[in-house]
Parts: sequence; structure tokens; C-alpha cells
Amino acid sequence: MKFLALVDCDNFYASCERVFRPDLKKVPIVVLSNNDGCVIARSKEAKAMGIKMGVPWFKVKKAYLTQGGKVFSSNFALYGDLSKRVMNILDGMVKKMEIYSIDEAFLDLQHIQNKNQAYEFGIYCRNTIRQWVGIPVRIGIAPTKTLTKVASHVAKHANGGMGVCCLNNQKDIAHILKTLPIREIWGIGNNLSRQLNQMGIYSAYELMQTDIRLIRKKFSVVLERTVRELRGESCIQIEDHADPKKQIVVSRSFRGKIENLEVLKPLISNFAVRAAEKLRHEKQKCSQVSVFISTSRFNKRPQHRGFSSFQFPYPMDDTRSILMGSKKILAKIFKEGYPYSKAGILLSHFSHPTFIQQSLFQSKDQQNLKQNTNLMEAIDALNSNQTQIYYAAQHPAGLSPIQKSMVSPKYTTNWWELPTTK
DNA sequence: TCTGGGGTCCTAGGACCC
DNA sequence: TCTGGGGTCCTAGGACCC
Repeated sequence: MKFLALVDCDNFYASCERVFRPDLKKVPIVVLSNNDGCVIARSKEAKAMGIKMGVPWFKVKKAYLTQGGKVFSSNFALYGDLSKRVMNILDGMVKKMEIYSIDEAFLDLQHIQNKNQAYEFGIYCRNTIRQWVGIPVRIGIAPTKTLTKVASHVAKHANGGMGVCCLNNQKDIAHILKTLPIREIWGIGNNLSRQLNQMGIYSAYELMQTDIRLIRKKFSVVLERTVRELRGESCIQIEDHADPKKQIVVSRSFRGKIENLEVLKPLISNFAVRAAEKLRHEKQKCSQVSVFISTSRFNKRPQHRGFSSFQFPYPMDDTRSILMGSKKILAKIFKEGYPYSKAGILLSHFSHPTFIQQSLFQSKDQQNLKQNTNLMEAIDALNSNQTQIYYAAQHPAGLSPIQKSMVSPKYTTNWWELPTTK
């Protein structure tokens, strides 16, 4: 019998905010997206108050605060650092693991022989992370990735449990799947859920029982894998080394609306600069840069969405060339008279840095392209801690004029914000 | 007044080849 | 009246994830 585990941090961002604030132990906490727009994380207490995931902050603000809830702007420096600590601990416990997201990891429990050992491992793992980092986690153990998700779900909802759930025999699995709506299954979103409901399939158990050929014919190989995984057949492997990225996106919503091209230009340039930094950090080069701008979909006024791309004649990682490309596109897609609320840049068509296909012909655009690796390395080094060199096209205030009014200190990543004690 | 950001995979269909 | 067959590559769009 194979044992896989999913380690999932409880309400991760909210838990991070609590690590250095023991006074907030039982207090409802929510964390907001950029511009303090939406609720993106909630503590157990905030969930109990009926605060929904993704709800616009302005809609719940008053009621939430008058009931004594605490609120934070997002502090990704803190969450990223605490995540790294959790992952390091896990890495020391198993031979093979996959970091799936900032707050989740799959583990290959090759050394585990039976259910008792699995439980013991889960509890040990949970206690260690709790003690060393201060973050509560829950652990789902099962023979396939999809079933570890189910087990984790059970560990979350089972009252008074140890935060560990192990599903390893058909009878237990069938019992749980009968109570689980298909929407809760990993890989089944709103759309598939609706379509399956129309076919009379509501519970995970019913889905598991459905003829695999029918699933393949009506849907796709993706759903087929999910069904097989529910049956205990492992189809999705643990990927212990991250594949290189295939695209890099930098995008933001604006605090207000922007109608003026001259105001938009330097913001797009900031996205381009940031994207190029990420690209070099990934040690990749891109052949295509795309820019998109859009009005608010919540707005009743006429909408406009612009998207276009620029191809480089050969793969590129020089910020100046990416800036040049993004400027050309913006001029093309910008339409006068629309209040834009969001924009972004996308780098794609990456190529392996050691196999660079050169262009056969020198185009006119190409003559404007710049590529200077040494210069870029020097600028990256100077800007690594704090931006010291800006491009003339940039807006000096940062990525975009973002509001973060309630952000907690960078307790673990900035000397000047270390927690102090009296 | 105020509604996030960053990714992946798969498929259908078009363009093109001989 | 009747207009082949088999293949590859690329892209847009749709689905999903956290």
C-alpha cells in the first residue's frame, strides 16, 4: 500500500498574522488583497461570522469591525518567509516532496508501512511545525493525491480531531465519498460540477462509480484521471522538482480608474521592469511580450478589453527591449475614453538559455532591441534589496499606487521590523 | 466610492505539409 | 453529380488550482 500525504496550513495568511501576535489567538482575522479590495483569507472565527472568501471588503467592513474582528492588508514578505520555514521542516522529514502552493505540500511517505505509522507521522509532523514555526497544519494521508485532498478535508471538518486523517481502505473511502459533494473534489470546479449534476451525479461516490469511458467521452482525460484517483489508482505523480515556468505575469488593479494614456504608460513600464526581473531570476529568455488593459467588469459603463502581443526576433531578457515592446503594444490597444481599472504584462514563449535560435534577417524593430547581460546583472545586483536604479519610463512610486493601510510588520525579513519584547 | 494575482493543462480548430 | 487522406504544429479559449 502506498501512502501519500498532503500537508495543508490552516487559514495560512490569517495564521501567519497570529504568529507574532498571541493576543489575537481567538480573535477573528481577515486578510485583504491588494488595494484592500477583497477578503482573501479568514481565520476560523471570521468564517464563523459568515465572512465569505473573495467578498469585497467594503461590503462587510462595517459589520465585521463592529463585531470586534481584526483586519490586515496582505503582507507577502511575511507569508513567503513563514512558508519557506514550514517547507524546510517537511523537506527534512521525507525523501520526496512537492511544494504545491504557498501553504500546501505533497509528501511521498515511502517509509510508512501501515495506518498506525501514518497517524504517528502525521501527529509528529503537525506538532513539530506548530512548535518550530507556530503555524497550525492539517494532514491528509491516502494512496492518491486526490484522496489526500479528501482526507485533508475530513481532517479539517472532523470535530475534536488531531488534524490528521488517514484513508487507506476501500470501505472508509466509500463511506466518506458518499457524504462529499463533487464540488469539493480537487479538479472539479463550478462548471464541471454543474454539468455532472445535470447528469444526475452529485456525490463523489456517484462520480467514482460512473463508467470511465463515459467520462472520457463526455469530458476529458483530466476528469478521467480524477475518477481513477478516487478509485485509489494513482495517476498524478508527486513532482519533486519544479518545472521551469512557461509564462510570467505581472498585473494589478488600480485604486481608482485611469483614463489617460500618459498616466497608464509609466505603470505598464513598472510591470515590464518587474516581469523582466522575474524572467532573469528564472534564468529564462522570452520571445513574446503581451500587454492587457481592461475596464472594471463591475462597472455599468461601456467596457473595453485590450490585449496584444509583440514578437522578438530572438529570445530576450533585457529590460530595455521588453519596455520597448510593451510601449508599442500599449499604444496599439489603448482606446480613449474608457476608465481602466486593471492592467498587466505577460512574458511567454520561453526558450532554453543555451539553445538560442538566432534570427535570419535583421528587422527594423530588431535594430532598436538591446541585449546586454552584464548591464542587467549589475542592475539586478544593485536593486536586489531595494530599488536604486529606475528606468526613465517608470513610475517612481512602485508597481502601481497601491493602498495597503493595515499591513503588519515584516517581522522576519526586515531588521527594522523585528518583533521586540519588554 | 471601494470587487486580487499568478499560474497550469487540455482540446478544438485552423494553417500548413506531402 | 461527383472533389483524398494523413499528418504536424500552433493558438485561443476554457477549465481548473491556490
